Amino acid sequence: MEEGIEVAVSTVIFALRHDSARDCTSLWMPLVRRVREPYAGRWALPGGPVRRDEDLADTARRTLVATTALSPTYLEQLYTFGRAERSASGPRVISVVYWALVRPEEAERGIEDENVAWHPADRPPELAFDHRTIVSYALWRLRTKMEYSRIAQAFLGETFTLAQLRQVYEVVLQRTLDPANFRRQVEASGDVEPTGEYLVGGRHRPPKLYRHREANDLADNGPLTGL
Amino acid sequence: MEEGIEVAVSTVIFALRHDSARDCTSLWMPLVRRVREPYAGRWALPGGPVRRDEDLADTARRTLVATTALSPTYLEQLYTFGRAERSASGPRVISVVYWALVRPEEAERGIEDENVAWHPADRPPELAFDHRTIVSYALWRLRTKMEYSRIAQAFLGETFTLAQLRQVYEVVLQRTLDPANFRRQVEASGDVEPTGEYLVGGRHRPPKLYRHREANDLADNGPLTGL
DNA sequence: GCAAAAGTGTTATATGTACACCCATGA
DNA sequence: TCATGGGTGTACATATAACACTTTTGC
Repeated sequence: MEEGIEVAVSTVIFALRHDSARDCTSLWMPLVRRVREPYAGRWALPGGPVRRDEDLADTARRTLVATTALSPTYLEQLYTFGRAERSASGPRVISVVYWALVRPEEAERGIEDENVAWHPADRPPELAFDHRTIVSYALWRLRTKMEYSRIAQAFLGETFTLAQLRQVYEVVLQRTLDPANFRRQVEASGDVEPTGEYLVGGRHRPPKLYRHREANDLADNGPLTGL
Repeated sequence: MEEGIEVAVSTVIFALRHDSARDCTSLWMPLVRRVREPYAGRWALPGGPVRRDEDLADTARRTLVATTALSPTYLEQLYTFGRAERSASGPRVISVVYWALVRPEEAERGIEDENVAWHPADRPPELAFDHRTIVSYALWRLRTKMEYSRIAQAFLGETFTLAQLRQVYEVVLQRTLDPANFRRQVEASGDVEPTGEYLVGGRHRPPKLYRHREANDLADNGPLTGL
């Protein structure tokens, strides 16, 4: 009865990447260049229409892999944008937006060409549709959620040092943290456990390696755990 | 291209109501009885399909008024449910779910008949579709958000006493709060200001009346404020 | 040995919690 | 005057933040 409404899924993907030009690590996200009108040539969030028999999160994962060849360590629904006058022309599109976190190794492997490229999350180029608002909301959610959950670990690999984990917080929250207090907080939280190994090859005293506690999830989504 | 997908909006509406049978105040929500298959006769969340030229939040407000005659003091998007095998039969439906808070006076005025009735939020009857999951998630979000925002005020009228505000917290969070500490916390937060008036007619010492601070919103939704 | 990061200890401050106590009103 | 909720004061526990200090490595 309500023909002319399309449902699509877009995903804001975050990764920590080293900016060799400025010699600092910061938040980046992959964008794809639109090849069709409206907004042809503009950068946009990766995504695509929902298939008839596909769960929304699966659409997010599929389009994410199809456009960027990335596989996320964390994926969560962000918000559904559906303003009536949202797209300048064409049929009305309702966008269910997800946000995802990927590890640095993944971020290196990902496709990158004329039509897929990484951009700074806090200073994106001109974007199609209302994607600029979406990106800043995703960034806000990432920063907010970082304070009370363990999602920072999704940016890291199997094992990591506390300095690496701390750097994730520092880069995302854009402020320095006291190493001593950070250590105590993390150790007291029980979110990580020492592997017994040490990271060798560094320039200084070898730090302990830690791993994620398998027991608990990266974030508490209440009755929606697993959805 | 993706025909056969319908978009609908449902809303979980919460209000504090006095249960005269048990002589206590608790959380209630209005439900509507389904007249059509699937799940004909079952209780369900109020809602309806999205119109072509209508924003999602407007659909929520419109269907909310149409079915229950209630006007909410707080309305926020909750989550979008779109599992492929979600409805037992018929076309695939993607539900954008909102949650709303209404004042007690509103809750008294609302429609109530054979097909629209209030139910306890924590012990709902058998519900249609996956509405049971949706309700428990909405309840979880309400309780979580209550801890770090001012939404409790959305349950109350223009002016209120601190005891009334405290009761909102106690009923929703299901635990008692120390009146002395509660007073200090609320006063320090700057979320409310005294009107200078006192509530007379009570059985005991007349308490001060307070009102909401107009300046700030009931909740901080970051870059999405106003959407 | 020196520089630098890893890791430990100590203290000040802020915040949360428990509870004793006085105040003002209706009955 | 008594019961009851309104409202204030205070002590204690815990969390946060700041920073001095020791340890262990590469060079």
